[in-house]
Amino acid sequence: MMGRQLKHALLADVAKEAGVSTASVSRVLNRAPHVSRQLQRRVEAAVDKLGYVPHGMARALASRRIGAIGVLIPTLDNPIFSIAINSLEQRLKYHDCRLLIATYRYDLDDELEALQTLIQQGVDGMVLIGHDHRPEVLATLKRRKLPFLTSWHDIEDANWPCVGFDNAAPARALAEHMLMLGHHRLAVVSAPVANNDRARSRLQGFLQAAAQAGYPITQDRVATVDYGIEEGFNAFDSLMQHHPPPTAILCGNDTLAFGVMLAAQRAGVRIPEELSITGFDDLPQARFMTPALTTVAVPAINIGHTIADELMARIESQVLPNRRLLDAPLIIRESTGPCQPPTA
Amino acid sequence: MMGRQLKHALLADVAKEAGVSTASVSRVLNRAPHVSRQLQRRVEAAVDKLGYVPHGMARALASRRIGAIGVLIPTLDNPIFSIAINSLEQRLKYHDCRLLIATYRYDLDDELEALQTLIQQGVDGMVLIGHDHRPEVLATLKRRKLPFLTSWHDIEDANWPCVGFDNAAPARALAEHMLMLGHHRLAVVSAPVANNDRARSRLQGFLQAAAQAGYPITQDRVATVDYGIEEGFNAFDSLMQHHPPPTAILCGNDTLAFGVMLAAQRAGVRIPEELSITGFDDLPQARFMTPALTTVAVPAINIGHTIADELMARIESQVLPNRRLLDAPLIIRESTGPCQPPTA
DNA sequence: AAACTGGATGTAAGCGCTTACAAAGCGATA
DNA sequence: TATCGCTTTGTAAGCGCTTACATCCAGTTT
Repeated sequence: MMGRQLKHALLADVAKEAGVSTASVSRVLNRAPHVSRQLQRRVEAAVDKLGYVPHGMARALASRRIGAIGVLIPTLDNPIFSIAINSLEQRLKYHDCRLLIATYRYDLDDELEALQTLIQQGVDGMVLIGHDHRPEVLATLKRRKLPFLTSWHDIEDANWPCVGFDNAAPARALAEHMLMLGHHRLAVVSAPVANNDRARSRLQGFLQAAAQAGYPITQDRVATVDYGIEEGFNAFDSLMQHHPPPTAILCGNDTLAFGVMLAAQRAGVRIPEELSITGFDDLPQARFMTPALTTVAVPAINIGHTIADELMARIESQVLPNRRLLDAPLIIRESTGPCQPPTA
Repeated sequence: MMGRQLKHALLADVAKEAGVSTASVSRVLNRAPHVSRQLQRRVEAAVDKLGYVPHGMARALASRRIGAIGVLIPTLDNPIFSIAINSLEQRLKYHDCRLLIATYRYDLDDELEALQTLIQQGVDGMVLIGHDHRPEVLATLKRRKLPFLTSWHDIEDANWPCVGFDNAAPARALAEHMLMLGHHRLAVVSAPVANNDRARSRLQGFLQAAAQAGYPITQDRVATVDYGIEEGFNAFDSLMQHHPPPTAILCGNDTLAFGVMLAAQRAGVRIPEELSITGFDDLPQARFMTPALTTVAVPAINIGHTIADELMARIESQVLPNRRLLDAPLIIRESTGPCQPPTA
């Protein structure tokens, strides 16, 4: 009767099986240079025979890299983030690297705490969203000399390397497009801007363009609501109560825009004849709405992909430009049209 | 001139600072029993003074638990999964546990590979979706004696402990509801059923109910398409080509239903007068569509929460029932109505 | 007073790898 | 042939914790 192999094979077992030293096994496993074909073959045979799987933690402790990066995301509820994460994860796999995700629901103190936790886990690098953070975040990152990258913004700041995109410019373009179509009574549905530079940039883009054109958007025409389709839905009502009502509503993101659009449909308001609506993100369904949503295509997939590559490069101490901007083009669709004041 | 503290404080430094042994420090840190108030205070003071942060990896290696569980998800693209993950992560935080996520895009070989990777990372437990897996998955889990949980299905199988819900019954109920409203020409848009027991159960629920009522759904009235709003959008066209066209379309999930619904709107087909549509998931926007979508409320948030609690309990070797079923109630809304054959 | 508790603390042996350094092998050079 | 320079392999010292076991020291018990 054979004794079953109760414990898993260790690196030392492989070494014994192959008749070589543990260092050699380790070298083969880590594709170190100066390894003879013969050694490699013997070790690989032993690994196969014993079904050896390296112990990630021990490897991490000894080599002081864990093979995983941490990501701090406001929330996974927002599909645009899930899409980026998905893309990031796919690409990291290619770099043989894992992902540790933590969310902080836009609470910067939570973010700091989550960062500590991830660092304690030993992540090799970090990805953060936006430019608004507690100062301790930067201090911690610097102290640990941890490679990191921020995203979703375009702020040039030597302290905060970034792979992002401009939020303000497309927002401005969106508003200008409305203005050009003859809309002079603009309203905005914005996400809360505290602790959220992206929302702030977008809002300012809207406000700036309108003011510049001589049709400033007054404070009472800006609805600030939390993220969610329901929130957008409700914002529609409060915004349309004004007399005269806005002829165009600029939304801080697609989900809010969906809410506004669905509320408009529910209220029997025709889009874009009576009301133009714009979003920001270009979620997959934006182009399938009736009417299709005019929005800004946030390059979520490209961001995930690029972050993976750039962060891995930084972890390997390569020097890269401090900032990398991706394109976030305007997507003009059917939810916006010429201003047609009601025949009255 | 003071020497700057270049390296981070280690547990040994804390011990020295507090004038106690490393074991005592470790005990205080891990809230072990038999620790005097005095010792605790001295150690905590030293920890604060040195700004000591434990090294997660070393701790993991020595104690052979990492403080993180792994989750294998088909894709994060699907909001219903993001919602569950989000909820899971929130609740795990409460248990002082982290999350490692890997996706496999419904490729079961990828799933197995991702599992190996997560195990190698040393996860303390695993969460899998569904009941369809490579046999090696179970073998690996068993061999490592790794606590795990499956979800999103309701299959009673001693090998696969599960926190899930019944897919077939609500699907059957949905179809029966259609039948009851007088619909006899049913069509289905289903996700691919290979390697996906959930999609299979839902499809069979639809088929079974229809057949039982004497109005079987023929093969050509079942469109099998990948996940995505665009896929649903396109499925509408192919399904409506039939003569006579279906009066109700049952969709395997909400996203497909949204696609179908938006395509119908685009085609000028009135819902539910000319066509009833059902979904499955109850995504946040389902109730805001016009018309609001009839669907099944998948308890994603509750699942995330419950999985966190049950898996932590299993990791602590508590004995729990093998299966835990959550409610997935029918949500009848406006997208379904009595069959009104065109006046012809 | 001796023997016996049991709680509080210390000692030191790992956990399973990586890697600096040492050593060995081997052809080329002088 | 002795020396040098390379590549290939081995030895063993950690990485920073946890924890089994030993020890010490009251407070009881007989």
